[in-house]
Amino acid sequence: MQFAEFSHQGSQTTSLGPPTTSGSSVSIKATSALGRYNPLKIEKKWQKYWQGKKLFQTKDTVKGKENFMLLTEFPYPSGNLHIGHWYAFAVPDIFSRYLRMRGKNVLYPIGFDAFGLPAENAAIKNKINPKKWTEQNIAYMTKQLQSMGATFDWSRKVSTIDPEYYKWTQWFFIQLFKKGLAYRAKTLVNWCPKDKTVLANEQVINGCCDRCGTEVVQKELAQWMFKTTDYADKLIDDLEKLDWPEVTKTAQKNWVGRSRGVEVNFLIPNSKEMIKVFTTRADTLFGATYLVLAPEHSLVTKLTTDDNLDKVNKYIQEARKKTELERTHLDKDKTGVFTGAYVVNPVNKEKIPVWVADYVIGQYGTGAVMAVPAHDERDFEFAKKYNLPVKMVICPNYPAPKCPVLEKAFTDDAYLVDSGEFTGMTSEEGRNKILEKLRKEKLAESKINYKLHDWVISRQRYWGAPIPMIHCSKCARLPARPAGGPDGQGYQPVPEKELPVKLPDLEDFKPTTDGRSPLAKAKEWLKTKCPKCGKDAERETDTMDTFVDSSWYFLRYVDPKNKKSFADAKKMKQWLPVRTYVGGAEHNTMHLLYSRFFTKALFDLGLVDFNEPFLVRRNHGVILGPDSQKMSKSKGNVVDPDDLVKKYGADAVRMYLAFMGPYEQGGPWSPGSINGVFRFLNRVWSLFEKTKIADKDSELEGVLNRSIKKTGEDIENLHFNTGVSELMKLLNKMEESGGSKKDKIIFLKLLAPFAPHLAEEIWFTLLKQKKSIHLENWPKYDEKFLKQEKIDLIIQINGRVKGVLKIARGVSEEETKTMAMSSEKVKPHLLGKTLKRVIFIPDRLINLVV
RNA sequence: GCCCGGGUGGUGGAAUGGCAUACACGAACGACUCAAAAUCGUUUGCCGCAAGGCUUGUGGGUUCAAGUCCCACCCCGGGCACCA
Repeated sequence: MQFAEFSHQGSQTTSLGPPTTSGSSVSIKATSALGRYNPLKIEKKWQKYWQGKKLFQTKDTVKGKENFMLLTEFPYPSGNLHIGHWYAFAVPDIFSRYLRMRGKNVLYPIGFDAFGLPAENAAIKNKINPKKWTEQNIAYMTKQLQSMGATFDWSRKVSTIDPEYYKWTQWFFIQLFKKGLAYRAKTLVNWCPKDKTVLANEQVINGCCDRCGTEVVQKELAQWMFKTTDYADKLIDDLEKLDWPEVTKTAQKNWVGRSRGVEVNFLIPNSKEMIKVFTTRADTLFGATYLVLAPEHSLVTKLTTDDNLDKVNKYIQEARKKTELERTHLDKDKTGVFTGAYVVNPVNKEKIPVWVADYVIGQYGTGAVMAVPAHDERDFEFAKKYNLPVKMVICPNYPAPKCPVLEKAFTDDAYLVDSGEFTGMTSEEGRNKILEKLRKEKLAESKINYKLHDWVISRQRYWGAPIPMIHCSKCARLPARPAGGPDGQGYQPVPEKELPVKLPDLEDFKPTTDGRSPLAKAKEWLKTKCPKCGKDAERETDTMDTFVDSSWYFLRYVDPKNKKSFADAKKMKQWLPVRTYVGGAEHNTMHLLYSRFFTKALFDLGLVDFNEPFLVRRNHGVILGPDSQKMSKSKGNVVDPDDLVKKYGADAVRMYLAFMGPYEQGGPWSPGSINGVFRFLNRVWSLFEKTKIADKDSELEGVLNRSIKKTGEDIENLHFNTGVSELMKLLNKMEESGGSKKDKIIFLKLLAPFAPHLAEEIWFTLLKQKKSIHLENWPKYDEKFLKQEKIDLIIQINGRVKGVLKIARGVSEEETKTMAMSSEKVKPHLLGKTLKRVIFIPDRLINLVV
């Protein structure tokens, strides 16, 4: 390869400061091949060039190259890119470019998650149609995204509002419906009174709407749901094979909330009925002194004695009025009422009273619990308040039990006491034996419970993919099939050849007050024929939760224009599952759980051949405002990336974001600190521009080889901050020594993923290259040179540092010891002492113990 | 309450059990300039004139050697939470 000689001109009047917008008086004289570093000019130029050459359009296969999909969470088209988008997309782009240089066929896709409430609310506020509003935003944000200079493959862009996209969202719904995995049922659901729609459990944060913060209320409504609970076990167990952050895994485990225990039957005297309770502590059964029903429990009214009926009814009504927030978060002070009824404790046949209290959750387990005040904090509190007996049956010491008077519940496992034939057993043993005995009497069965609920996907809002179902009132009158069955309650799927069910254009798309979706206002659209009986029928008017759209978008990137299928099977095999997925931790229990469920369901339907969508997951942090607060317009602490790009250029912005701290951590934006990176880029520029270099031998081989290794490893581990600092160190060294031509070329290649435009400019303009630096291979390092570096070997006396030896690697212990002991700094410390021990760590230190 | 992270200079942060404070930011001083900006150079953990001593949230421990490992505690961030 031939390189142009580096030119150098003596006097420079060029300012390397940020180009000011206020028409500075500095005279600029371009005096070299490069001229002044003007990021704006060169960045636009190279972005155009890359686009024109289709440099980042990814082929399905390239001979000899391994496919690698690097996925980031596609953005919601809110209208403007904020600095967080740059963090989410521009920083992983460093990894994308690095992977290319390492010979991978990289797909770094982009798209828009464009349906959803915020768009609709913004459209209402701005009195504009959501479609128009969203499309404008997509167009604008596309331009902004392109200014990053990222390696997105725009030819594979996906948008969830494209009918060709949501056709498949609907198609998937129908496949799930046919399998019984999508069903309609009347249950207690979360209702946001402000957004006037139902929300999934995952979208309720501390009892409030995830979108608008309004307190959520419980309503009993018929809704479409996905049977996520069918996959509860797999959603936990399969986490094991994934390389995901521990936080995400535990969040998902907690969310699914698997708990193994026993379901115990408490018989009602003189009745065929019984009350089932779930417990994980069957060992405490002898200590059950009362039983509690949730207010929603079906047996409450039946059991309540006449003289208690008024009181109980009043209590239930009060409980109903409470919001989820009040009941589960604020109202920890427990209340309840006695029903007048008794049940029989199966282990000792004792009659215990039945209470109703809203600290018991109707939706979990059986909606009833046995109360063991001595060994459960909640029961203890309740028993104290209502003067119910506390009976201690687990004791920390046995034999010779000296059970203390309880001031609070004793909840640990220990030894059973006062428990009949089970007395003296450990908790573990007691649980097993008691279950064994009760099982024989058909009074108990082992049972696993989950906190996970089925995913409510119906939304009573306009801006979403219509649920592709048809309701026929005639067919509904036919004998009902079991709930959740394929065509229960008179609903038929839209015939697949009629997909997509297009979202109708509506003048008035605002949410209604009666809880029905605004789609009901599209009178013509609503009318259709029943696919089963052919009579007049109506379309379903609910739309799907946007999280359905985003549960499968990564599949579409593989084959975005396919009209016959959501994606071609062969192409899926080439690209999926996703190798690395980078995104925000806020999706731990939403998007990531939904996508996993969706993938597992598609796997069971035989539509994909993998049951986990994302092999490696990495979370990134959040960029806060300079005041360490979450950025928001109202706080006035928003950092605008466009302004920064104008001032410093895209290279500086992306590189600073990479440098500012550990990527998984994020942190506050520090307005001044970007100067450091900007200065660094200017110094790189100067190094190439100003210094004249003979093609001399490198003096930097040790440092250089270490940098190749370290920078590469740092990028692979997403430790971008230390990667940048390594390049800064290398530049410092090169400025000292000048560096050979070869060194500089290597340096430029290491820099290329971080500052792609600047690297490209120098590569073409100064080094007169004809092909993009981004098509180059990542430099190789040579272990041999790593060993050549001189090292500082530390001399310690009794573990305290006393001196340093500057020596080559690989010096023997004997030699080092001799050198150390004869060192002027060390000698005085050894006077009159005997050497007891020598600890020698090769190439690191020698510690003389005296 | 339970489960994860984390606590290191004025600031962001670095450190396979082996020189704590790399790399930056900021600051001070100097050079260039009539001047300023930019740039370049020097200094910059704390105490001390110095020799030297002290220092990774606190207190113990293991080790020749601890920011790193163990025990107890304090504080901050996040997740779950009346889930029986």
